[in-house]
Amino acid sequence: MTSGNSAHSDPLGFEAHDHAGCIDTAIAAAEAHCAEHGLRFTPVRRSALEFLLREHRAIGAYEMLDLLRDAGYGSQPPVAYRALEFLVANGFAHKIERLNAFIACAHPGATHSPAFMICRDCQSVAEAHSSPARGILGDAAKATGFQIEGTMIEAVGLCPTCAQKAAS
Amino acid sequence: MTSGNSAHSDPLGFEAHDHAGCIDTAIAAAEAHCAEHGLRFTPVRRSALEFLLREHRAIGAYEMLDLLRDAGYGSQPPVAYRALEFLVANGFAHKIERLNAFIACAHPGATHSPAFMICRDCQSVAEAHSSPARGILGDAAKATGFQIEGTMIEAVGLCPTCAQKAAS
DNA sequence: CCTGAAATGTTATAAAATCACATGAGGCCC
DNA sequence: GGGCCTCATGTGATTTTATAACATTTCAGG
Ligand SMILES: [Zn+2]
Ligand SMILES: [Zn+2]
Ligand SMILES: [Zn+2]
Ligand SMILES: [Zn+2]
Repeated sequence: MTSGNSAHSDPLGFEAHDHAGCIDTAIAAAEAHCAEHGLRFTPVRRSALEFLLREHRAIGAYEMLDLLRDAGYGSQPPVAYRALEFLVANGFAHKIERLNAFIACAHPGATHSPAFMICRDCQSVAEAHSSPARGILGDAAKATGFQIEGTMIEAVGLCPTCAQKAAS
Repeated sequence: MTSGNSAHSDPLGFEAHDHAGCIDTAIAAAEAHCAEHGLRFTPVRRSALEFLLREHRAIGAYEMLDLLRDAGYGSQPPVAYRALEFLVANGFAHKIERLNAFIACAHPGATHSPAFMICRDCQSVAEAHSSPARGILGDAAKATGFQIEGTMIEAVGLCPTCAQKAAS
């Protein structure tokens, strides 16, 4: 899309991590959350979350649709959009507005308003924690009387790997 | 789009302001900036900015296209997208990712990375100032080695007017 | 004037998201 | 278990948003 896409291997926090374990952990967390809140963690929804976790990068709705179709589910856009909507609504995944894409939550369990760092070169995305009503937005909201219900904070730039590549 | 759209009259900062004067001021500022930097502030671009300033709210690309076509310019999408691209690139306008729409900059002149508060009820948008590398993002970037090139910070919620309406 | 770079206009197409409606699977009461 | 209601799924069609590709025009600089 941009230029040199060479998708390196650790998009989560731009650093190595226990990728094998984090899938099981996240799925288990989602399962528990759904059981506790009377939500239906159906096969499509589970599969969608598994794909997000396995890929470990931002996935477009239509790319997800391909994956779901290949897995034997429906083949029309709403299939993907509905599964993703469920995952986002329950905090299992996030939408990256800048990319029109979705990514599994890197900090499952905790209620949080995430902040993302998006590499414009390799498209990797890192998720940082954020406080909903802090920083510039909290101040501005307080000053004007705006009631914040949700925030989206995204930074575009170069991840450590790509920055190093660019410098050389 | 959502539900009760009653677009109140002061979307800028959720408060009254000298709307008549701010158009001329902003246009003049843009004109000066372009003259100084050797940019061509062409009729379409000027018209597009005037529309954004006059409407004083987030405008979709296709809505802008309608306005431009009615004003005698081209009638195809690239006409609007190119004008808006120019305005955004030079800081005269911003794109609200959450709305897929554009809005005139409320703080022309100053180089800044804006933060927006978007009312989910009346769609009004307020622009607050922000420092590129401060707050949660700056910390996270420093910790991971991410080089921030641009940020987008948007909050969705209720503006003071709509919050009051909802409370009653 | 000549010329090259930037801007405009148009056709066509791609990408992203939603609408509308039929069918199917579960939970619940009896 | 059978009836019933709700939510989830599947599909076709459409809308909305955005870009590609290319011909033509405009304009500053020489
Ligand atoms: Zn998260
Ligand atoms: Zn990178
Ligand atoms: Zn601004
Ligand atoms: Zn409002």
